[in-house]
Amino acid sequence: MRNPAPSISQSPLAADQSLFKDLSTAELEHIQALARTVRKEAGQSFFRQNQEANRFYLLLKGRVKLMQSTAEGHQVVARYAGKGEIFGCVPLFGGKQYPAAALATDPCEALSWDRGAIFQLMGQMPQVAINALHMVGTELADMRRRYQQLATERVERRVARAVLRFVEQGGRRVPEGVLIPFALSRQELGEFTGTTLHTVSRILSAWETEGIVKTGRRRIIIRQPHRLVAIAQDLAR
Amino acid sequence: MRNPAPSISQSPLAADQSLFKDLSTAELEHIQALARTVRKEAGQSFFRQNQEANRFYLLLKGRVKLMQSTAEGHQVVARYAGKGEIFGCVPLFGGKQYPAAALATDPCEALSWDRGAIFQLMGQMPQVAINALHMVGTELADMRRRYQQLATERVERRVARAVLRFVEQGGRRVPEGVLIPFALSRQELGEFTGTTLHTVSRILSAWETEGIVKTGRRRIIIRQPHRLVAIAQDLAR
DNA sequence: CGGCTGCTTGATCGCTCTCAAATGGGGTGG
DNA sequence: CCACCCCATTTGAGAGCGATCAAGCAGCCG
Repeated sequence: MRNPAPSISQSPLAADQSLFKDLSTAELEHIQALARTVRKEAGQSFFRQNQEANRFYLLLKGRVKLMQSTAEGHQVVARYAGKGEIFGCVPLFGGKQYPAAALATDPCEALSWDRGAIFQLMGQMPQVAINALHMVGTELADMRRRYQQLATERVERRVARAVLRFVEQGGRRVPEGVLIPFALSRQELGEFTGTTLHTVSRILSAWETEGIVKTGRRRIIIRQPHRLVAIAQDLAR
Repeated sequence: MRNPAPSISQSPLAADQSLFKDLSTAELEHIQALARTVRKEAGQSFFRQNQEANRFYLLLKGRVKLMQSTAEGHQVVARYAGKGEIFGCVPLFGGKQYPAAALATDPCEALSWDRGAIFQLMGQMPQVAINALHMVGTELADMRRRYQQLATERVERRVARAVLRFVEQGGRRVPEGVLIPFALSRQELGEFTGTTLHTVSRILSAWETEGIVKTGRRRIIIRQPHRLVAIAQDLAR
């Protein structure tokens, strides 16, 4: 991937179907000109929780974990962002600090704009603001659903839902079943579903003895997806 | 409140400090012209869950409960909206159906626009889209915080937080302390905090015997707010 | 005054957290 | 290539929070 993209047709923005879709080539060029490219290795952070929020990001490659910590030290994964998704944009409008830390879980590449550029872009191209509204709205709907599930469902069901979600976000067919193609520890799965790594471990062990999954160190292969779906719908057991 | 507002200065929009702030009088007139006024009595609904989403609302008066139901019949309060807040706007961008029902808990008055009007307004006045982004973003941040609290905190603490939130949203000083000025049943408090009415009832009873609150039928008066704050911060007990 | 709706309270059960310790895989440095 | 160490994971034991089930009580409205 070229760093100073020589022409817009080779620009990562040309293929973007999220924040900058439905824009003209000229507009994309303008947007591109204001952007800065950022790369992070796995484990590095784009920003930390409570840090002054003055940039936002569009992820081109990799995977980012948005993580909130409580004063007591509990960690919760607010969201995993993938290619084409934006993050860090909420606090730019009113908020002052990032409400979560953004950690690269894989090698990542992102485009980034500062606060001034955002307002300029959205002021000139309302479609950008509307696209952003769509993305933030989708995220809000998702968060509400997760809240509801956390409030009303058992852990096993929530973990099943989470695993299926990760499968949909990029499960890869392998001989033994479907592999989740990124490192995912019990700890992280617990932080995402609102439980502890111990409980996740017990659940995965149980599924493994039933032949539903096959697990390794930070690795999960789903052998019988239909049974996971049944658990997610509370039909099993 | 006049029904066919004769001049913009008397229009409810003139005082709006949320979605339509920082707009000119001419712009407000245009917006007003596209609006429809909607009134609901307590208990009536603006829309139901899963209903086709084609309008969104700006609440001028009253209070609206956004409620999600699961297939199993569990109810969760996604949010309470007050004066100046918008609701029903998220599914207009991509979603098809309302993810929650909007129920008036008091007599309500709202302005409403249809999908076409929204896109027209936001296309012509980017500031509207930016304001909407701010509001949806704030709601998202709030939802994340609630998710985190639900995942990591005990019920009593969450209930204390919820009561304090309602106090901030319009607590009224009365001789005995601070009154929450709208009907709020144990059931609703449970649906908001992710627990059952039974547990809420036990908690309020315990607080009452300690002299922290005084409760009645769908009514709560806080006598010692500082002790509630202590519980919310997990300092008590 | 009767009935409805919301609230209280008891008893019990079980899911899930917590604390504790052992096990194992994988990468690294010698 | 091997040994070691670190980190992820497993597993056990126990406690307890809060849900569930089950009555009974009390405002409030018609």
